[in-house]
Amino acid sequence: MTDSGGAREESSVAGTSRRDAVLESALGVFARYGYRRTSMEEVARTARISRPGLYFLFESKESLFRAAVTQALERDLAAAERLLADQGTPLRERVLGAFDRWAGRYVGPLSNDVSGVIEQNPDLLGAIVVTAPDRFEALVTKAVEDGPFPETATSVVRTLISVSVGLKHQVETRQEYRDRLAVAIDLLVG
Amino acid sequence: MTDSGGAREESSVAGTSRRDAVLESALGVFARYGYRRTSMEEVARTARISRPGLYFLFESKESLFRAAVTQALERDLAAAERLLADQGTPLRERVLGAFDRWAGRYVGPLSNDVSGVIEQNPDLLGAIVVTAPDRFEALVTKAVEDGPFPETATSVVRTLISVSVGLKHQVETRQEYRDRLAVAIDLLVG
DNA sequence: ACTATACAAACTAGGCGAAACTTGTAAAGT
DNA sequence: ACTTTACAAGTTTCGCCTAGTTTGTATAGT
Repeated sequence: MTDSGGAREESSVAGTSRRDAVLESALGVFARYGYRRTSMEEVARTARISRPGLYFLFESKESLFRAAVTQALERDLAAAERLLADQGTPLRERVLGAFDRWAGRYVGPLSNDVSGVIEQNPDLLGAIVVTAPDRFEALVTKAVEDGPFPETATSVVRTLISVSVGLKHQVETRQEYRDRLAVAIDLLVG
Repeated sequence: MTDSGGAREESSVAGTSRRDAVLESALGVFARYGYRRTSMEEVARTARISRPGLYFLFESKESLFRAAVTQALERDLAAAERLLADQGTPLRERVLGAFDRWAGRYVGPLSNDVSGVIEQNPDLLGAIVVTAPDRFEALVTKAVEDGPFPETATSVVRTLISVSVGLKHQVETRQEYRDRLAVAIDLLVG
């Protein structure tokens, strides 16, 4: 458990480090092939880095996976928060945008493998995967409470989340997901 | 394709034949162990019939499975229809009852295997599994159209079906499924 | 309208060793 | 702050085989 938690700063642009770039491409590979079937070799090749170099950045395959998932979750959560906060657009559209961003990535092809790893390592990677959906729910609920029916916000958002989960199993394309979720939002968010 | 389609009548009580009883217990076994891992031997034993006798009733394992699934679907559809037609109880409760009956069986442990067989034999067993959900949707939509907002009935029911699918993946118990679906129905069905 | 017994053909499971691949680390280099 | 090359230990995959199970049918019986 060394993984680097200390201060590391130099090279590249302000907020985005080399590390972050590797994390991003690694997530793409994990999402495409699943955790078990992606090798560090493949991740390294995709990130245009050597495999030992990858081990220099991340202690192990597991810690790399954990970091990649965590980063994606945090980023999508932040994006959802930003979309929801924009008072310029109507509530319905803000909520739709937040779900689209959140579910598009989090419930995507990645989720199968995330849940697979969770089942086998309940302790590892566990915290973020449980808390992130809760945080998303809280965010959306807060936004809906500023709408016309604050008292039903909790139920409405819970129901919308169920719709979102269901749609992921029913539809083929992201566009269809958006369209049908928009209908549900129109019905549920006054 | 012999399977018996002609006129067969005698023994046992009016509507329920020996065949039906075998079908019912066969469904239980299939639901418990999945299609591949249940043997005709096991089905025969559970139905208290000899294995050759089972082959006398059903041409093959596949046709038995198809018949069992079809029977269950038709029965649950009929039950949903009956529940929805009862003008004595409020619309909300009728809709909840219909979903509970429908999703409880159809989306239950059986569904994994049904979809598995569908994937491998798209033609066989295909028709009923596609049409039955459509028929269920039509049934509920018709009932909701008699409610206060007939013009949104189609969207409302589609959304409720998504909620139902989502809940199946979110909740652990049938009771929790009922409770949360009831909340959604209250929000969506005026 | 079945039961009991039996059988061929097909499929499935389990074992097992060899080959291939993967992880994680080391060492030397730039 | 990495790269290249190299390597041990572990895991996965593969091919092949054998043994066991399962399907579907037949035959004789009640």
